[in-house]
Amino acid sequence: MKIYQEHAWPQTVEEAIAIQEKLRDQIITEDKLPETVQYVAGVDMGFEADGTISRAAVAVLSFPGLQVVETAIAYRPTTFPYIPGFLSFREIPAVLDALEKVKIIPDLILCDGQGIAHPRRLGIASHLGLLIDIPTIGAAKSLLIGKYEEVPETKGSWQPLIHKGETIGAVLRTRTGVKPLYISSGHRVSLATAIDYVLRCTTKYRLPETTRIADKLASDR
DNA sequence: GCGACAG
DNA sequence: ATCTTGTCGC
Repeated sequence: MKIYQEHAWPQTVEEAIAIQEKLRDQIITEDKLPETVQYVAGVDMGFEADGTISRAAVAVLSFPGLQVVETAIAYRPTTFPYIPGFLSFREIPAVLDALEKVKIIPDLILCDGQGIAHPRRLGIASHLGLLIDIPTIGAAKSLLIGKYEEVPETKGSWQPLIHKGETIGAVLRTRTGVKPLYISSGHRVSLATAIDYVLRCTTKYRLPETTRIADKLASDR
């Protein structure tokens, strides 16, 4: 898998901000994914040794069957701290390592974190999508920024996520009566399509099967 | 200046 | 993210 990384990895928040500001305009929020999506992947992170070691997991599933066809795990020293708004700089290095191990290149990737629902519109899903030029969707378990109206309890219901008068994502109920997920375009996927794929990748749990499988790989010890 | 704050 | 048992509710 080719990686389009033109920028050096930042060492400070100031450098990270400069990178985010430079890349934000390259994000595509229109659908530019394959006619037929055959493989969907989920990526997730885990940490070991007091957080000094990052563990990234990737799970590639068939679509729409959602059968696991390939998985990979990669380890590398953790170099960037967790700072809200800069998650990608902490997690992407290990994620790229894991993705490089996979032979089946997914047509779409669901990330554990925000896409453009970010202060500078470059959450981890968007940043990753840009670096590998693969369609991505941000599916976070909690809110980073934005406001929204209460979401009906039934699965499939959603409300727009607004920030500075702009719709940056959707708060989607992926399971009736359970806390919603925060969905947003990552790269090359529109919000409507993102919502559609998240629901089509979700069976009986709150999390999409993709991230749920990757989640298990990243934490099952 | 005071809160909020993905994983 | 991670540390952790039982418990409430469909």
